[in-house]
Amino acid sequence: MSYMRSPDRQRHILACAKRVFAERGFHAANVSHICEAAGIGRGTLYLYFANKRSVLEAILRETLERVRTLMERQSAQETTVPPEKVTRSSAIAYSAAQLRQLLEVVFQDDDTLRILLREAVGLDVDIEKVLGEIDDALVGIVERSLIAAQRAGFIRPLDPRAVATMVVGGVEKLALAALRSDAPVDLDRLATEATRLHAIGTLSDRLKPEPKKG
Amino acid sequence: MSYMRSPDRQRHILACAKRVFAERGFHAANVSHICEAAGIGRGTLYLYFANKRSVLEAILRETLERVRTLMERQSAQETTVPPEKVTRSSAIAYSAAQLRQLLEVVFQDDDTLRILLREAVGLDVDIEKVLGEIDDALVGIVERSLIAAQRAGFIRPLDPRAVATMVVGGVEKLALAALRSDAPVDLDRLATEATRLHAIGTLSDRLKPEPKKG
Amino acid sequence: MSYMRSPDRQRHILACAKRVFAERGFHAANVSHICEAAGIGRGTLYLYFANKRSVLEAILRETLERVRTLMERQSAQETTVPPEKVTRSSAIAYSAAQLRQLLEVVFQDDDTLRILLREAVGLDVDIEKVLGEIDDALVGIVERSLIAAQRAGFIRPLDPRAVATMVVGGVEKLALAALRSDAPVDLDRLATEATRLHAIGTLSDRLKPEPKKG
Amino acid sequence: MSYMRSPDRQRHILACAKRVFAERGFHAANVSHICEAAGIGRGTLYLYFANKRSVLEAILRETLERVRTLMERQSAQETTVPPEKVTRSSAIAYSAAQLRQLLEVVFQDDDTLRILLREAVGLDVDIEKVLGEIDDALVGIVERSLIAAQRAGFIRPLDPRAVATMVVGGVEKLALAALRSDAPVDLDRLATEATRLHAIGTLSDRLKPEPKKG
DNA sequence: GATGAATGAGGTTTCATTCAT
DNA sequence: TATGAATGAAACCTCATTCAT
Repeated sequence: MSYMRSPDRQRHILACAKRVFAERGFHAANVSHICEAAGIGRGTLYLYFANKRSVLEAILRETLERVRTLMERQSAQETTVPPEKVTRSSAIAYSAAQLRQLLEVVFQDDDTLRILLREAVGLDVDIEKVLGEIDDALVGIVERSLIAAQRAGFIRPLDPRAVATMVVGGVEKLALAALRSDAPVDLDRLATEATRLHAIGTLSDRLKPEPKKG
Repeated sequence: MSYMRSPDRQRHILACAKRVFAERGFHAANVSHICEAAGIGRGTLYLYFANKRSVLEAILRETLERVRTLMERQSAQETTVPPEKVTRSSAIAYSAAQLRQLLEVVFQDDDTLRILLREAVGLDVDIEKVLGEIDDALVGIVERSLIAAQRAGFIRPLDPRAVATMVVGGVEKLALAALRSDAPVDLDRLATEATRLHAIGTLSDRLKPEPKKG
Repeated sequence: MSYMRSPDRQRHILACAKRVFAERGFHAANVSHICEAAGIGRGTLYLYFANKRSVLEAILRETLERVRTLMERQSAQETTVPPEKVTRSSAIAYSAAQLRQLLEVVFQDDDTLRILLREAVGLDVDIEKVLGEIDDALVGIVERSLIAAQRAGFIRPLDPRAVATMVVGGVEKLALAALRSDAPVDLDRLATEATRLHAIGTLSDRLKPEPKKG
Repeated sequence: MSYMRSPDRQRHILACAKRVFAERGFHAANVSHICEAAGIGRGTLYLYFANKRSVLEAILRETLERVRTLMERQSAQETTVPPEKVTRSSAIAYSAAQLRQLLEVVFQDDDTLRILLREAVGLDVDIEKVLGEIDDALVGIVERSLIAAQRAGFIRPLDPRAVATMVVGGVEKLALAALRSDAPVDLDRLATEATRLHAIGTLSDRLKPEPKKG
């Protein structure tokens, strides 16, 4: 194998490892598998990573980085339009667009998705910690968005952390379901579907009006 | 696996294995750990289970069984009250109660929860299949309920499968978050929070009314 | 789990390992080699020993045990015969017999000898510590004997520790030399040779008498 | 090994390697450690030495060279003074001086000492052979000296090879003991102590005179 | 000449599973 | 039926050595 500059090669290994982990799962995947995929000798991997597990950790931290970057980018945005001037559907559209952005960043590809939601789960404490950080970041983005929207009067009073967690969980589950059926994940549909549900809920208008209190 | 020789002992092993798997994770847990916990010799386990993996599978199938039982029990229930006679809050209360029942069955205890959402994830194809079946059953329960409610006019038109998936996912994520923080999971609060969100959504009443079409 | 399961098997493994270590050297010897020699599976060795190194340590500790036992047995012996009644040659004979006993215990067989003086040297701190303890014990035996003889007036004033160390070292070197030439070690000759040297030294009687002081 | 390209650099590497081997032992010492200590790249070492082992061998051969040089220098000396004109103490003093010279050459420094007596022992056949040659040379020096002294009538009849071996072994053991206790080795004391023992032995004058034969 | 990135053979150890008792 | 000693496949990782730059 010809020489490659360090960061390039590291990225190359990471990319191959991601594919291998996604395809075979973390445990079924040998270091040999990864190295074969990357076209390098088995020892070479250990020049770039401390061990097999830390390869996975690097993959996860890469994702975490992406999420955190998005977080900072989105944190700036805050609206000042009064809610009375915004319709439900335009609010939903805006919100869906934001969610889509998030999904794009996290689930950049099916491999990341599969690793994040399947192969990296339940491995060990350190990995679990990174997963937790990713989750925190994801939930954090949604949470901040909810808090801002709440402050601006767009959404009703609620526990933003809990709601954000549910939103993220719901979306992930949809993604997982898609993964399971081997269908490609349609991020657009995912974002819209989820936003509609979480925005206006499921109840029909035909329900009896709430009786006045007092 | 031919016969079950002594169902009691098998159940005992299963219970101990559940605890061990939940505490240490599937891979970190040795067969020895399980057998020690169950107070049996290492060879004895293989009189009751084909191998380590099938112990986990049995645990999962037990849960699957419980969910399916609930499914059948809930499938009978169908309301005939017209939506005009039911307020949002009572609908939510009813719905929350149903969800609570579901949560109770699945997350009977923290150990099951942890295994279902963490330790059993990403292990191998067969395990993944059982997890899929459990998910299907869970989502199915919510889905049926949604379909019934839709048919009765309680909820607006929507994709019941997708919404059910998101509901389940959202709830699971909340549970996972609780798990992560080592807080005991409060099923009541979980059910109410989730139902409120998924019933009426997040948007405020103050939003501008939708302009009439045409 | 700290108790020994089958002391017989452990002894068997130890004996085989001793042969293997002596024949191939510690590093050249695989765990596989040992297990093959012992007729056991590779995993079995790990039921009896924590790792390869601790097999060697056990061999050394066995020898240490033997030396310490001899030490206690010999410590009892103390003569009360006045030196004026004992000739040099009978003192030497007695002393040689004692040394022979020592040699017998330590260099029970060529394998032990080779391991002690060659294969176990310079391996790691822990091994080195056991070797040190064996040395201490060996030197200790000779030292005590010297002290007793000194007290009884058989030997001239000297540093018993230093002399004991040299005696042991001299004997070991002779043994090593024999080992190197693949000749079987003749313990009797070794003991006599060494005792004579260390008892009466090398100088001839023909030397000029020491001039009287004063 | 073909040429030496730059003898200075080679000597530098050798000196560093000696330190590293002495400090960490042959196996614990990486090629990297040596190269770091020498301030060269890992590949460079292989321009000067065939492999790691041959670095050690070179260190040993250097010592062997020193011993052989001494050997030749001392071989010339032969006395013609009749023993009747020399007292025991002056003979001992002379002998001790000679031994001191030997010790100085071999145990030039603690590092050499440690390598010779510890780190290089039991490594492999080739190394063992060099060690054997060094030993032969050392013993040879003492042996020749003994033979000469015997011929001149200074010492009693004895097996010069065996005695020489014991002398060397005894001295080495003392050195090793000093090494083990981290005390600096006092070559003067070592030489005197050893010579006294090996010259006049341990027995007291008070012993009963040997009965006349016949 | 000098470098250090790349290599891969090889050894130790774990642990699920088997099977003689 | 119950056991736990024995097994050996399998996987990780190290590190001396090579070789492209």
